[in-house]
Amino acid sequence: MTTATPTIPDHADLGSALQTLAREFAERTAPAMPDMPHGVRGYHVLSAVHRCAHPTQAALGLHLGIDRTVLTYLLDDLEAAGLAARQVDPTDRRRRRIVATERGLGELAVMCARVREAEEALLGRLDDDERAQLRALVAKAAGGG
Amino acid sequence: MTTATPTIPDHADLGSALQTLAREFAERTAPAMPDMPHGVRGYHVLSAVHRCAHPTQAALGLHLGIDRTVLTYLLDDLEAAGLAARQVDPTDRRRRRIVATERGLGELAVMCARVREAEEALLGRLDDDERAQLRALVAKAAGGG
DNA sequence: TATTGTTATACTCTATAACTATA
DNA sequence: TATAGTTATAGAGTATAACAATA
Repeated sequence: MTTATPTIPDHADLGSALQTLAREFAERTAPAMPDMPHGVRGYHVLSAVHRCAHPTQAALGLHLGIDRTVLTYLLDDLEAAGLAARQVDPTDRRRRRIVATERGLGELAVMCARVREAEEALLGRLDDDERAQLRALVAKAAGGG
Repeated sequence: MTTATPTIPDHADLGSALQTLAREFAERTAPAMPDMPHGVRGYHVLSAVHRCAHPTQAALGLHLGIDRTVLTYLLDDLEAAGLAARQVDPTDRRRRRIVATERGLGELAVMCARVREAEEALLGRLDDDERAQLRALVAKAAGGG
């Protein structure tokens, strides 16, 4: 077997396909949130804040893969836009608990619907069953399930 | 319904989960290719070159979502490393067809195996059937199926 | 005149390090 | 001394515009 042709699979590796998909999703959902600070990224932060219930900045950064220094100015802008707020944790005054404002929740609800629409359009190659399967599998693999 | 509470789904949107997964995959597979120029990105380019069979730079950039100006220096470095080569298209001398060198194919085969290992480790939450389903669905959704 | 690819420049995003405040 | 967050600075990555070669 010393001169055997190296075997390279015909299909793309999963990582490459995931990156392509993620990029297409980000590009396609961006127009749905023209007023969101930092666009899709800001939306993901706000969405995670709502889901995680009063996360600290450290927890938020870890969950989203965002450096704490990046999260600082990201939250600065979400706060300036009146969509989120920092609250000092009474049990440890070093920590800031992040919450979505009422206005932030309203915006989030509007954008969730638009994002969902854009996502469905992007999944045009898949039928309904396949879409549900993909959502479930990705969520499970990412630890969200 | 004017005062109804906005409905925000409990689960993360698909775009966010895809981005998280793609980032984890890139981070985890990067150590498998310490000598590849531009790391995972270079690997994806080389892999696409092999799969697409003599793509032009324009086609390659479109497929991978990489700007043509970025692709130029990316290919410069792959060429300098002896992994890929540019060939002027005889039918249109403006075009450069990209090919993987023999050495590039060898490296690709080695890395494919390592990447696959790393990917399987990352899919720890999924059983074998689910992993196969995820691969098929992502490839189909991304247009690779 | 339009297109492929290159080069030069500027911009955005992200990470590294030093700092403040709490523990 | 260690940790949460901020600020300042530098670095990587990316896009915009001008250019050369070819169609």
